[in-house]
Amino acid sequence: MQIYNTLSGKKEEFIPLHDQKVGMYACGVTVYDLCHMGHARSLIVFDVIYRYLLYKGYEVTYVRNFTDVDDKIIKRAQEKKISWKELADTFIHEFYVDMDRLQLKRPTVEPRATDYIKQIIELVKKLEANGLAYEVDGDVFYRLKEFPSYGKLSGKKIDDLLSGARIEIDDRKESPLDFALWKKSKPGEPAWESPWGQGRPGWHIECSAMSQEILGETFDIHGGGKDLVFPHHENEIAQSEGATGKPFVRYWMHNGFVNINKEKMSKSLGNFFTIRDILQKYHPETLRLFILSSHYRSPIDFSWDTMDAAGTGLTRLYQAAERLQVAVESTAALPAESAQSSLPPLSKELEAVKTSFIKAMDDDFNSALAVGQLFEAAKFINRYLDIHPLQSLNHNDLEAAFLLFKELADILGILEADPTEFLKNLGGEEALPITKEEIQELIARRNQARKEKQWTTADEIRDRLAELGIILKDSPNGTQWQRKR
RNA sequence: GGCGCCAUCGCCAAGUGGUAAGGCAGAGGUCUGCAAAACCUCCAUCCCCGGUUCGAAUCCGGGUGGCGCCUCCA
Repeated sequence: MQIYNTLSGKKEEFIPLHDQKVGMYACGVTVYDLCHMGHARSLIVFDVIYRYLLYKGYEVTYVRNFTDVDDKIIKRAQEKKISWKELADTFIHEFYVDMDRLQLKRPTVEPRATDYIKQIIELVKKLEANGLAYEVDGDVFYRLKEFPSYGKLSGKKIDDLLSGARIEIDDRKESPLDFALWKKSKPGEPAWESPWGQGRPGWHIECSAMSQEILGETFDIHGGGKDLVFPHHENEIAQSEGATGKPFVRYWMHNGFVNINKEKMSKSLGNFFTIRDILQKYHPETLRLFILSSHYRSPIDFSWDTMDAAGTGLTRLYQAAERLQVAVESTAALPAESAQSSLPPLSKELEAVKTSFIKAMDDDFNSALAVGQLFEAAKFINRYLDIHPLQSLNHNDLEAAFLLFKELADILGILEADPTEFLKNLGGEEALPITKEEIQELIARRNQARKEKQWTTADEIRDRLAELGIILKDSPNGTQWQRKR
């Protein structure tokens, strides 16, 4: 398996530090607001990476943190006149609501910064002892000039950073690039007792402290959005390696941005959609498919047209899944001799698809290629079921094929719903304007009319259902219905 | 100013030396009482110029256009 490592700038063979065990840390969110599409992408991308590593048989410890104390939280809490703690708790709750709807697997550990104050203080003390930190009036800063390899992740040189610096000069710092490890608390702000007085952690230090505590001094994968490369991850390296003298992370992974009209979606630009905005209009798996249809490192331009296309594509996959599932069920009761069917097995075709799928994912998690393979599988399924009459099908083969199809989709976290149920709820969560019983009733009446060749009556009923957003599909096995897209 | 990324069919998007995956949309056909879905067929030579090579979308050089980071940000 190959992984693109930001540190080296190229794909490298993935070899975990400890045999089959993988330690993985993904930067989570700062809980002061609802998550937007940019967060969704990062979360979904790392969810799939997690799923795939598990699929490959690795024993993965996946850590994703909550930053529950920082400037933005304090500010927002003051605006809302509630405590910072209350604000953080609220948005952690909201975060889970979104994540569950997006079908994200829960990480192994989800630490909160404020639960690791002790470890953070210990880490800062260690850096101080190593001459890499200094206190000024209750604040503690990192002494960058003592960490010469600074910039190796983002490809920046300290001198260039100094000359192009756009940061405000704080003349208490020895160098403009020195960053805060520990901040003195102002009255009313969250505060913990420390050797430097009442204070709170700087932003970068929590990830160093928590990752080290949970995953050890050196671990395999650390990821996040591209915007975290500098300064966040660069600073983490300085902190962790400065404290331990050991390599911090072996594979650095960063996902590209979500853009709107080619511009980065971000809080500061205000051009963002929250996950909820999107989920109001689309099924969560449509969002997953949209995101996974591009390579994780490329920028992805958000548009409603592309979302619509993803939705149509997802429906196509579900249509194939439903057909196959129905075929599996219909063949269960067939006489035993049909199990001796000499047809070329469908499952064999899907095995070939699986091989390509795995190859794609092995190549730096190329989910876009993998998605293509899923559509390839759908085509095989449909064609097979088109060509061969039901009586000639082999139940065990179909079942194996169905499981294979689901197995691959599961790596991407899609096709998790029952196909028939999914197709009935295509439009989303809005209530149907008619009960399911009434639909069945109308279908029965229409089929009676069809039997009697009362085409006008039959078509009237179908048109009436169409107006209510219900599409009918006639087949030898009966009439299925689903929502209009 | 420094560092870096990208440019593939109407739209989205794989492909990093061997002759352009897949999805959406579109055209024709099959199936169907008519439909829906599905299947079959068709639909690009890869921003421009130059170079390397038997051979380049893929490598090198130069343009043009777009974007990102250097400040909080997934």
